[in-house]
Amino acid sequence: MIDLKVLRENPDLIRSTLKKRGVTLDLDEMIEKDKERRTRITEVQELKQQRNALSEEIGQLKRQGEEPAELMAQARDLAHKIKEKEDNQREIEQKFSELVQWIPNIPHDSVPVGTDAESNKFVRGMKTTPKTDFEVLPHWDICEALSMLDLKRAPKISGSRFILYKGMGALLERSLINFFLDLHTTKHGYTEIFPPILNPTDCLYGTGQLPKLEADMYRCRDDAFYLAPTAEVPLTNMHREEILLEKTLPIKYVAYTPCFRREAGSYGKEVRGITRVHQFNKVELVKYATPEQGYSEFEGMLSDAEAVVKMLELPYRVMLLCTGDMTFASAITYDIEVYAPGMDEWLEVSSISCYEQYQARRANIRYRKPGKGVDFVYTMNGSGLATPRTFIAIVENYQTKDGRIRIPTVLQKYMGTEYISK
RNA sequence: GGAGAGGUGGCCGAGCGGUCGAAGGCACCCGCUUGCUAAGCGGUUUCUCGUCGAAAGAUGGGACGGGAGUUCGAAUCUCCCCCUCUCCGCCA
Repeated sequence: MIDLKVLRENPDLIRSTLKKRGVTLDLDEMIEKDKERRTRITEVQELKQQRNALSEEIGQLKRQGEEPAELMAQARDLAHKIKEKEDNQREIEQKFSELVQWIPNIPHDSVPVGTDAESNKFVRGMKTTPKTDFEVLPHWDICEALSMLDLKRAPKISGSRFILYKGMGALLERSLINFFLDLHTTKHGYTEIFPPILNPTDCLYGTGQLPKLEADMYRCRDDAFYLAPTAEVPLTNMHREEILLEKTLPIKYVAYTPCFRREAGSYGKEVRGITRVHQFNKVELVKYATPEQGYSEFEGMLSDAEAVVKMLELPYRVMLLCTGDMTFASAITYDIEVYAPGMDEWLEVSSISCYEQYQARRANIRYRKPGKGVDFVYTMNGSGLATPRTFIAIVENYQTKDGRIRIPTVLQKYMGTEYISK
């Protein structure tokens, strides 16, 4: 949720935001609705003020033993009028808030303007793709050969775009999750959370998946739950409707969860292998911070995620996403991409976003500044990391000429071996 | 799933139709005092939405789990829902 003051006082800022993001919304309608809404509020308030004065008077007379029938009749009339006006006002309020939910966050000044990934900006890391001295197999081939994935049987259970890990593949997956969690809890100071991942509508509005991404999520038929598309949802909603103490900030959480995405509209893209799937594992980082702490904590989160690819010794680069490639609620997003030589592609393994106060406004997450009132917190999150593509990168980068896979040093203690072979 | 108890400010906790935005405590902030790692005393401080104002602030509405209702008037009464606790049942 944007700050409504901006809508009133500086609508051009929002207009330029919409333009930068390539979003079309009827802003004038919203501004109009907002005005109407405030007029109605004032009307209702005036009536209530009258009623309160009358009630007060009646109360006093009654205490003196009188029975002010006429005043009471007057008050009754007022009460009817109030009810009518109030119903109407609530309706307008409702419509307005539905409209306003569609306004995306205002991008940070450093975010490049553009319509798609072409305009993303290289920040650091590897500039060119590394060369290998032999033909590297794409992950689907090497993993079949080493019985790490069962690409034939996954569809039998759940359909296309589901992963069935097997044997050393399953162990590698589990090892990655454990390595990520251990690193962030012991080295980076995050508190581990293992949250529920069936989340109600309110939570998805809170983090900004709804209303926009409705079609991209799985929904339960008999209960009002969505399957969380990311642990960001439970982790960020943990403190919804709370006023936190300033001294408790920043709060840093890490959680492993499976993530569920319908990937509606992506048919035909990236069909081969396990780059784009309906269910995947991810270790997610979430922070709550004060606005002052905000951007340094955000940079810290980026380096926490970056530490993972560094330790895995994968070729990677950090990209700053342009306005058109960023999600709706984000003010700024970095992607970490790793290179997969078998596919000859850069794969996004982490997306680190700062929402400033956008999510906090929606989920009503505030903090108290001692002696200086309350304000919304900054929220941010980042993958640290998502497994399928990390898995791909390992399998493709660590292939040996003789068809084995060497295990990255940091994973060896989790895997109990140095190589995966037939 | 059944029975009972309960959900009040940042936290704990009183209140059970009008004088209650809510005693008291903790915490916070501001003073003062004392001066063996810190304590004592006094004071302040709920949140939210309108309106006016550059702001400080002024003024009004609302909020006691959520929603509906009764009433001139609801934290207090009624109904529905949610959640927590205790007991029983069922069950991975």
